[in-house]
Amino acid sequence: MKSDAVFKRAFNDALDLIGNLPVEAPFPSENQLSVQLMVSRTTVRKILSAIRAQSLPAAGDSRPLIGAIPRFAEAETIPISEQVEKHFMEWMLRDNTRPGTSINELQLARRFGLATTGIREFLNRFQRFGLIERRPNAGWVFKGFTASFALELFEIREIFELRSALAFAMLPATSALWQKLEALRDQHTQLLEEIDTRYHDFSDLDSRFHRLINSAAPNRFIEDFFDIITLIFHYHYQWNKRDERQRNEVAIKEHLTYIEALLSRNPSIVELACRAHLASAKETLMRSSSRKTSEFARADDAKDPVTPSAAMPSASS
Amino acid sequence: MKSDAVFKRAFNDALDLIGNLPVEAPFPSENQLSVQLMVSRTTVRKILSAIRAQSLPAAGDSRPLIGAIPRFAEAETIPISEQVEKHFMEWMLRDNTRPGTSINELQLARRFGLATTGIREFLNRFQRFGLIERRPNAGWVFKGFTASFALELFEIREIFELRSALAFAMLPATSALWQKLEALRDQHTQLLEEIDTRYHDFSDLDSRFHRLINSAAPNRFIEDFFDIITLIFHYHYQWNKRDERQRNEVAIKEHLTYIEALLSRNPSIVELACRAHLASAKETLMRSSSRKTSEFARADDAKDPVTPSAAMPSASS
DNA sequence: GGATTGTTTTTTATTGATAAAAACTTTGTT
DNA sequence: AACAAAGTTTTTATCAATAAAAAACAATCC
Repeated sequence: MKSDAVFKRAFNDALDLIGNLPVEAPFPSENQLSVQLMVSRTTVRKILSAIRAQSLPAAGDSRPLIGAIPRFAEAETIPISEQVEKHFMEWMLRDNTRPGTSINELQLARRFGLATTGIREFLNRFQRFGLIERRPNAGWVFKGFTASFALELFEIREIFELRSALAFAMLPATSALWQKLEALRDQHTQLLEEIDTRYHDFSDLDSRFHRLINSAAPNRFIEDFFDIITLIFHYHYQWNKRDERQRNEVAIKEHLTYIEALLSRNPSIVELACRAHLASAKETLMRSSSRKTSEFARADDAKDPVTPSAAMPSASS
Repeated sequence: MKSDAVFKRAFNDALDLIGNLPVEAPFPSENQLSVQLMVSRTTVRKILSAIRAQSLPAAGDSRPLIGAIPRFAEAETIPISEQVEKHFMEWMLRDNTRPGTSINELQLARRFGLATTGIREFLNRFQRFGLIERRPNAGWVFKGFTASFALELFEIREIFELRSALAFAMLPATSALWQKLEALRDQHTQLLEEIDTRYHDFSDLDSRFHRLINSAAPNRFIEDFFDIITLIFHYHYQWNKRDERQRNEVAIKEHLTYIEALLSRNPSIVELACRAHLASAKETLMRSSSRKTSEFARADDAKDPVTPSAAMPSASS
């Protein structure tokens, strides 16, 4: 049976939406709601009737009184397939899963409280991140977030980013991307000013920035690769909060230099700034994860656990 | 219920194995068979008892008479999950599926004669090849093997191959890879001599060659990317047999030049040979597929179907 | 006549059940 | 003891069933 997370999420959103409606605005039509809530009209109707059932009855069939209708808990609004990701990560983090550990579908299913099919689906999608490997008829093996994983990741990242940055610098002055770049620069300076309170917002800005650069010469394989980076960083830093503010502040400044370099359109300057930023990002990742290294044992083929238990999943995108 | 393709494949293999046993050799133990047939001992026992049941009864409990025990049909020995790949490809080829077509799990399941779960699993794995896209709660879309797909693919391929070829050229003279390279060169010359009869053998040689080069500086992301190339070429050329012999002959000669360049260890010569080979491979692919282009309509975002119906799946590795 | 609401059909997400295959444990044999 | 065979338990692959969500169709309404 399908979970009704879609309904619950949209229900909560609908309450917000209706609550914030200007007093004079007409009540939105089902179609409009369907667009705004990003669900089918079928679901909109379900929401509407749920709302009507809970608001004061027979209030003249006009706009229902939303008042104090309770929302669904956050957790209930996340579809199972996405929860698996989180669970899986926790399994690795908390249980300190080591490279070489074999993954048991049934066990995970029981632990996560869902059917094996869900696990299977997740693992199949997650496979592409290069952290697990399939053994037909014999489950999966966790390969681990080892130092070599990180090194290999960064090697490719550097190749791709350099290629895209240079392509960006060559963009004609008329390209719309220049404006977007300037907008992003402004967001960076702004974030820098409020860094003390908003430093968490960096990770989103970071991935938007790198995606913008990639869009100068779009290539689906590069974009796919960036999903891996995004995932790794997301979970890695979620696990390791040390020096977050400081770390992000440095990165923002590097981005600003990098952006200026792009705006200068001078290839060698761009290359310099880009290389500098990536080197620093790599250093940060390797350093922050290797501190814990000594605690962990090593698996056969993994001679270099870096963030042994660390980092992981997400195959949702 | 699991299919028993593993058993059937191993059963057939076992008959061959036992049939070819030297007369004096002792009958292999269950454990030995398990290793040789690459299945668990559980399956070996099942095979053994199946064989005993069919061979002349009570022949003194020693070596059973294999004689004329019938084998299982080839088709039965392929696990369902692998069949899906083939089916899916045929669906695209035969039905001339166009970019933008939406993929319906239920429909495919019915057509392929299996449960939707199998389709789902396949699609999830196949996703990474960049030819389909998921729409949560609303199925999948076939993005098509368009010209831009091919161009993007080759852009990355060139970047990766160049990087690996240069790394290879820098390998110390003591590296074992030089010998392997020489061995591969010999296989190339040999194949060239027998090209008229053995030209199909090229595709295997090709992928072994490129994998060898990559192994100079191993990187899992590059290896993963090569799976995509292998897949595309496999199916693309399986579908398009035009000029196969001629095409392969040219490629072999290019490989030989490329190999000599590597052996020379001169980076600029390597780069030249590598670029030349890739350019020619790209040209071949684009040319052979674009011939049919005119037949096909174009989908929204795909302004350039190349081998519209062509090319595809395989998420088995 | 184009948007709105009401109704029916199709498709996706998720579960639980089960045979095949693998992994583990015990027993037997030299 | 050391390996082979027999027996048991666990795990994977696969199916069929079903509620939720989407899509398609039909009836209304300014």
